[in-house]
Amino acid sequence: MASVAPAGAASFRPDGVRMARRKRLRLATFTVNGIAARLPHLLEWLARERPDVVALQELKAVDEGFPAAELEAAGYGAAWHGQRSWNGVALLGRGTVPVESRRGLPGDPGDDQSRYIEAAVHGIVVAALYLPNGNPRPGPKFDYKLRWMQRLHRHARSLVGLEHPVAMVGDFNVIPTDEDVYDPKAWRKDALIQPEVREAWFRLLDQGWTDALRQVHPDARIYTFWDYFRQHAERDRGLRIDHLLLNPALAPRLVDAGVDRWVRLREKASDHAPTWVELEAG
DNA sequence: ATGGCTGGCGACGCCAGA
Repeated sequence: MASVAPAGAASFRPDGVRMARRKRLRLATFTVNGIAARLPHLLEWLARERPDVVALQELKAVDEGFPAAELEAAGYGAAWHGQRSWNGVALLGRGTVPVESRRGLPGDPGDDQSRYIEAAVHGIVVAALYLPNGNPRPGPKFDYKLRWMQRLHRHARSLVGLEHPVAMVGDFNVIPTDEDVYDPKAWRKDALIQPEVREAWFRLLDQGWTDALRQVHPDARIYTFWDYFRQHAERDRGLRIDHLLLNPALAPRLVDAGVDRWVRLREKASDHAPTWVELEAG
């Protein structure tokens, strides 16, 4: 498997053959909270779960700091958009190099934060996005979050109706409902739960996007983030804020979805866990 | 009501995260 891969695109061929024979395709999003600090976890998770497409958020690294060689040795091609200290997004393809179609969310030429990248991977147009946190509220950061959601709404409208399969995935920093947080009262003042943020979320869904985790698990308590305080990960006191949205051309292929919580329970873990969907082959 | 923890930066404490 991964250990056979030397440098160069041709090295991807063995994994590509395996891909072609697999009936299903796994698409995952993982908000890593520092790609340099999290590389051992990322490589362990890739080897164990073998996702075919991966969106990464919160790289916290400049472009030159992205571990492209290590990921290629693990069997993954990549497209990435880094930034010093904060933000940063990437897309990985197992046995293939993502074909980048866009970096940066349109609608504000003055926005220099690396929060959006889009590429074709394994026959799907995938957007990896890192929506602004928005705290503290009120203030300029919350205003920036709302404007960013407006821009996302406009751009998503150009993607949702395509006949081609499209997925928008990543850290949305939105708690959609009170079923998506261990204690709504504890978060009532937070930017992630505000009514206008939730309204923007559901306006986005109303374009025709499927919230894959909720589609598969309508009533379950599902979390993708647990903060570092008070042993919240061990006690499963979390939030559902990492999401996978599928357009109507892709949603009928959805067969399963879940969260790899074991990654969050590792020592020195990110505060987010990988979240995934399983799709029938196109 | 508050602060608890973590990574990056760059030089020990501060910013930002959610």
